[in-house]
Amino acid sequence: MATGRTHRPATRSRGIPEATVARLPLYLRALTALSERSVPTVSSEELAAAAGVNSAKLRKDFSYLGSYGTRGVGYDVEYLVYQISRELGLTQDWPVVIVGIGNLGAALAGYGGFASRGFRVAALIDADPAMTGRPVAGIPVQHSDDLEKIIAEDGVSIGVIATPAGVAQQVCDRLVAAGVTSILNFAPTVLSVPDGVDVRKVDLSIELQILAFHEQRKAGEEPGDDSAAPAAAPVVPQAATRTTAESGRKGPDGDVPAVMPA
Amino acid sequence: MATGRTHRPATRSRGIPEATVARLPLYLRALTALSERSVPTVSSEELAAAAGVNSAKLRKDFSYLGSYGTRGVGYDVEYLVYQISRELGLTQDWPVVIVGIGNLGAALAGYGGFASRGFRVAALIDADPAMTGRPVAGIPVQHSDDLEKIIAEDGVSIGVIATPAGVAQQVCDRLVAAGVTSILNFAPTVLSVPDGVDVRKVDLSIELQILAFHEQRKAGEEPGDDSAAPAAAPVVPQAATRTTAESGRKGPDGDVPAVMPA
DNA sequence: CGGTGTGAACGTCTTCACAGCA
DNA sequence: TGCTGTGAAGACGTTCACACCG
Repeated sequence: MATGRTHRPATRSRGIPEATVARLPLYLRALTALSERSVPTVSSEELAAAAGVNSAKLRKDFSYLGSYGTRGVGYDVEYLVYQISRELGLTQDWPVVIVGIGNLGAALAGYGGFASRGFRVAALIDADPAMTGRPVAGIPVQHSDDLEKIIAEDGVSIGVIATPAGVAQQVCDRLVAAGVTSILNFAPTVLSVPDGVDVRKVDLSIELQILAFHEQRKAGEEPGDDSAAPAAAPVVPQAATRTTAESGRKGPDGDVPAVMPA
Repeated sequence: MATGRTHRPATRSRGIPEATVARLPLYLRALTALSERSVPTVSSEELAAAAGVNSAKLRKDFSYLGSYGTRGVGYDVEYLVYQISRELGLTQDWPVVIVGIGNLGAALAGYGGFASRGFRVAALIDADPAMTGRPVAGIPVQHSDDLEKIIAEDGVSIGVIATPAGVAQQVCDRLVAAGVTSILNFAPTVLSVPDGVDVRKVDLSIELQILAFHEQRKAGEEPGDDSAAPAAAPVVPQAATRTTAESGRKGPDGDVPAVMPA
């Protein structure tokens, strides 16, 4: 939610579906790997497999960007890398501030995936005076009193909140007041922001809870094994791997019907 | 993305929509807060605001669980907390293993949100012999050679991968072979798993890239300001706050995938 | 009345299937 | 011939609006 839209109600022309935008980074990662191996071109089928989606979806996604492929051949890796990077705005430098340098904040500060994608950690900010000046991942921590000044001087528009939940909203308010318009929130709280500000959240405990839901369901299934799928089914050891991303779409039948607990 | 499915193609009957499942943890968190303040009941409107969604969506979501509300009154907080916890499978204990105890793994090991939701860190595993035996967040790190034994002894079914991308797939294979059927992946790689195994991924760099996309778009908008929205628009200081939450999967206004680093 | 529960309208995303171009 | 690009169909998710009940 949030995030994502809130913008113009599906502006004319340039509208790329949010679901597509969310997958572009995935394609970019797969393409970058191919580029490093000096692979010149890829088919939608190959790239889709590498990114963990199905080819129809990938082609449809790319069609929103324009016609960057060659029929009968595939896509030019380098060219696509450039086009997607540009579309995502990664051809420019994005200074980012991380607020809350606890275990998580420190881990994020040292995360290598930042720099490699055009993001630069402009500053680490923490409210604890004892942290001030101490270097974390090679960057000296600054005190939160200077938050506004730091953001203004570096022209920061993206902020990462890794503080305890209790202070997340006030940190958010200060970031927004100082000019930040995009926030990545790791604190387990719902943040309120003015229109025009994007917030994306990452909640570890939520992800685990979703896994637990499905896990619980699996347990109840074992016994009620369905009729089909005789022992002939090849239970290859390491084989039958299915890329996780998309939905399985497996057997034609209806798959296990019910399950359910009562 | 990702993640999430691979399950049954939306089984009939008792199937709770994936989008709803992704929001249940959100409702649970809001309800828990109300519970701690001893609030007896809430209306869909109030709870929705606290969870960062709209009331119609919340009521629809709850309708999939059953009719737990009282018309003209609202929902009983304690009762709902219980029902949602049960639905998510949080009334039982879920032992979890974290593989890869670097900065991120250590941060996850010390993350408080786990224990408070029925998740117990059963073991920390790392391939570096120098880490073996060293306590992280009060739990001694064990060597990866013992991975299979650890999983079997504790009956672990949920694994968290926080290793470098290069070894994520092999760690994943070992976890699966040892009996793990749900994986939370923080490594920036697409994991292949057999049918029946769930994988959810959290990729920080992807989240930032999505923010950058929208951020870039904002910059280009200023000038070409569109017709509507005359200067009359009330630019309230701290007012017009729009709740952002939600995470879950995609959806219009919604959010898209999930999260973090990687 | 007030607020839940839900059928129906609506919008978005995914999948299909094939026309069309290199 | 092979693979892209895309209209159309279908699945899924959200929002509306109101019947219904406490």
